[in-house]
Amino acid sequence: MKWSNAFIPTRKEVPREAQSPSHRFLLRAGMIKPLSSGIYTYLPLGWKVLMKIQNIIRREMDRIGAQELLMPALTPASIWEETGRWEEYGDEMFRLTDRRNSDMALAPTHEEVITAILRDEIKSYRDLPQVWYQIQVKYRDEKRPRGAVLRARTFIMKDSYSFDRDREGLEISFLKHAEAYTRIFSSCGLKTTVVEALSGLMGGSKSKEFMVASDSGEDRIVECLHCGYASNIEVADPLPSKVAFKGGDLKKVHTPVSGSVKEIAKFFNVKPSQLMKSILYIREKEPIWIVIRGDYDIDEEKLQGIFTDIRIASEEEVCELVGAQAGYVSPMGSKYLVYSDFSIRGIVGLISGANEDYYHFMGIAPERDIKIKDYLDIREYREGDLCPQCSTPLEWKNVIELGHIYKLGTKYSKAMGAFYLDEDGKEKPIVMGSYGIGVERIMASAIEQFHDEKGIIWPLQIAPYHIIIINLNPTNPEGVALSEDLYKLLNREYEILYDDRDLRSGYKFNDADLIGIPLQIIIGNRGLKRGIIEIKIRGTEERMEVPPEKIKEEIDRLWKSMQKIRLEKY
RNA sequence: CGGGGCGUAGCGCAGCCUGGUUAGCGCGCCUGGUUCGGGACCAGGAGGUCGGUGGUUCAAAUCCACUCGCCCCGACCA
Repeated sequence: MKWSNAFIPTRKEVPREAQSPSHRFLLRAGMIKPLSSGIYTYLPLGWKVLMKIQNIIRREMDRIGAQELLMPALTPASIWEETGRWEEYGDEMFRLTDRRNSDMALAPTHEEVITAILRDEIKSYRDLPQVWYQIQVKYRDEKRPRGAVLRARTFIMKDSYSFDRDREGLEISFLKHAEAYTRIFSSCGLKTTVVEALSGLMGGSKSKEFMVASDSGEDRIVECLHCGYASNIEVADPLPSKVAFKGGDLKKVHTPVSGSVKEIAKFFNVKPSQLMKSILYIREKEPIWIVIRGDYDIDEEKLQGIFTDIRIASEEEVCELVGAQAGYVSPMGSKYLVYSDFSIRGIVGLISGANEDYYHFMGIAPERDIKIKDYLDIREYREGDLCPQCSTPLEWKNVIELGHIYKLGTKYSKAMGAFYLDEDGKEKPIVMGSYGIGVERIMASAIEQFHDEKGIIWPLQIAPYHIIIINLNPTNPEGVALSEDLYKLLNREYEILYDDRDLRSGYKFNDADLIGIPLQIIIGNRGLKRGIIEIKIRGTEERMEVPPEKIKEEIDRLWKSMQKIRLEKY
């Protein structure tokens, strides 16, 4: 493609709201154009990348025997009513009515549609297993679209669905997908981590997510570098960090400072973890104590989940019920029920309020000194927490969710009547799995992982073009002839963008760096005088000078070695 | 849904607080010329319902009310 004929509207500036690298560069490189909140057009350069990603997906899905089809995006309410998701999906579903006033929805996902096909067509165990997939635009009225294509209201999803006779079959389909996904993401040049995840609205049992590390990611995961445990923080169950203090007798100490954890720890010259935070809550009008280690905070959501009707006691209530200000109280000698977070279990030598203003106890051994009704997991997880499998400190990462695979089981087949007859003549529900990939998220993640201050550095496999030929002097006949020849020669084997525009060199260099084509061939008067052409590798910024007749050879060599480096990397 | 911010030329922004001629600047665009290896320079030019509606006023981009849209943070969701 000659750039002079191409539509690649690059920009020097973008709105200051565009924060993340992928958001900024997608706009600046002329790859996407916003139409409305969370709704984007993919311009030619962006679409080329997305097509390449889709083709990698197709190749790997086909490899596991999946069959591509295409379902409608516009769907009748009736199928959603069958599974109850017409209600469940709430405001996130785009809804409309047709001219006969029938309720319709733009599909946010396709379990219902595919199950409607399944129940009519698959009647025998002989027809199973099956895997069907599509690459299609999904519609979700997100509360808050963000990061350009990272969370959009219309987006391209590869969704596949597996149908099996039983759980064992599902297990195989699930594993096949997991393998295909790993290959897809690594083929796109991305390193992913597979984590345990929440299945939420999809239903079904365990699900796994494929995550790529990025500061712009909306999810957080924890990962154990020792045993390989990895989980979305939403379903993780890390252990509190370990502490040990010297035990001893209970001692009341005058503490003439404010009762905050920070101040008290400073006063005793100990770490916050040696304190026991004692907080009075009102549960169904009854006061109860919640205790937690001083370096942790209580996760109010977890608390709500356990006790339902619970709120923190006001300052006045604490004074009235305990007889001291909030910073100087504890369950020591108190008649109210005490619940403790696991972070307190088994430790001694703690400090907490003495239930008298400006006094604290030290040397508290909760199991000796307090009647604890129950231990609960109510702490807010934090960095430093330990692996639940091997007690190694966990790594915390921000990530982008690229793929999510679910074992649906029989939720949809039972609700919508998708049954088959088994060998024994018995009617059984088809066991389903559902598997999604966010296509644009792969593109955005690649930019997040591979860019510098100048622009994008595309992984070879999804780069919109392989090589950009930059002719710096479109007015010099010698340079033009050479550029045209090279373009024709290389275009047979490579995808070439030929920058033949009559612009200043700086402009063209910056554009080339911005759009991130892996190899740059630079033809200019300076080189021509010396009989050489320059090749620059985008990313490493490595440059080499090659005589024109050796260019093809050198490009072939470079391309092969760059492919190899990519393979070795992941 | 809560909090914050923004809407002025294709893009990025100033002007608004303290109302007052033809509403500015940079980039981009068009014409001519000089330049030509990291986003040039000179000269000329085109391009604006100041998001919308209503109000206050002799006078509104500027003040007030309502409204629409967009962005960021959080909550929510996956």
